[in-house]
Amino acid sequence: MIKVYIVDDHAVVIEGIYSLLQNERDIDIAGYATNGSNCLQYFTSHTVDVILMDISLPDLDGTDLCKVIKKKYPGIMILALSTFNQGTFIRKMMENGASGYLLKNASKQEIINAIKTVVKGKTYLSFDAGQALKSDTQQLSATPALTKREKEVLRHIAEGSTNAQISEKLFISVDTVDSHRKNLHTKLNVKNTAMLIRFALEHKLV
Amino acid sequence: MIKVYIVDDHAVVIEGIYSLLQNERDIDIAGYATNGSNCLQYFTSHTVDVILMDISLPDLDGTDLCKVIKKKYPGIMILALSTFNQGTFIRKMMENGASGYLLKNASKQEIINAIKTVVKGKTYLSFDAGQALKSDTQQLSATPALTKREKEVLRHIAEGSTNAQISEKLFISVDTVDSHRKNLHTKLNVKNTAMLIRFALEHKLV
DNA sequence: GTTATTGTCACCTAAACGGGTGATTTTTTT
DNA sequence: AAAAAAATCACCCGTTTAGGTGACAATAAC
Repeated sequence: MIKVYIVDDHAVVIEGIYSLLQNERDIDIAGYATNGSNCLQYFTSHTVDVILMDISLPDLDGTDLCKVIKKKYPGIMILALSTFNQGTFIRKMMENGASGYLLKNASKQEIINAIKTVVKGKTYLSFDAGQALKSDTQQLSATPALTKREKEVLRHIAEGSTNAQISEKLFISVDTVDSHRKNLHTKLNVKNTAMLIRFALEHKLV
Repeated sequence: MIKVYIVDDHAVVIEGIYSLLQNERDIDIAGYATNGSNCLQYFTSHTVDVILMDISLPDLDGTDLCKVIKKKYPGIMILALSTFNQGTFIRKMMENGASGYLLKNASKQEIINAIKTVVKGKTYLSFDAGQALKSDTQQLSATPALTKREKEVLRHIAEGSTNAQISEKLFISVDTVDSHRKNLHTKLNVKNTAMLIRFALEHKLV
């Protein structure tokens, strides 16, 4: 008997999963939460085998919740659940310890398969999610990897800070900020701030 | 007896609505489709009172489907259904003839209320959706109307052109381009190109 | 037909950015 | 431990943008 817990803020999704899984003899839905804190609350006194977790929650990010849960209760397997077929989120969930990823348009059989797969300690990625991951990786490889500092500077630029302001915030020289900025230009193949910000926003770098 | 039809590509959502509404004595779920063409196919030989329609469908946009259905079958009331609490989508659905808008985190009672409201020909907007509409309107009115020329200049800036390049393309003086640019800054309350482009992209002005 | 808006242009000054080169230290990888 | 990558700083020079003020013609709104 696999105990499953659901974290999702959409009533219909919870109902849907209940309905889909209620006739499954070897799966038992232990409960659900519609936000992160209720979920954490629940696990102070209970445990389950698998959590189906939405990435977008009202109080905190699913990726963060995932990290917390896996740190406290490494034995619980987490299956991310989302309508967003976005490589970035998938990767982040996986980095934070999720065992797999299901899209909400998954069929009943796919959901059951996924649960049974991750409970064994294996990884389950739905086909679409796998695709998203792949295409996203290609996208990223087309986007030369930016360093931590470069991304940080980029974020500040996007906020409208000037090099001088950024240098104050990061406790580094204006010339250094300027260096990072110029490296961003070179790496992303842009010529000015307008193109830089546009690229950053369109590629969700900020 | 209100006949309801569901269009959503997420199995769990369909299941969830079924589950939530199956005990309602005056509501009958006539069927469902997981994409737009199946939906259109269905209505060539059937009819219902209300359609619960997702805005994001695999084959065509929910807003478009809404428009088509309302044109062919004006008597069918459409309730938009979405996870996105976005004013833009709501407005578009309403413009295309939807009778209301429900977020997927709506409670059972709210869904029932909504169905019973729109079947009477009234409009139902969930609280959150109403908020989104309102805040979005405020946002739009907070965005001072840009003139034709200003938008044109803005588009060129977003493409990475400098004032000089824009002046050549528009056959006007650099100073004029600069004027427009400064007016954009004033109107949109930004201080530099980074903020300008970010604002423009986030408000879909380009 | 008068008023308001839009589009046009000019000039001034200062601040910010863009492009290049080169160098040192710290951190990470191998 | 050696090599590679990342982060730091500096200086030069020209271009571009930002901010301000003022002015005039063409259009649109009243």
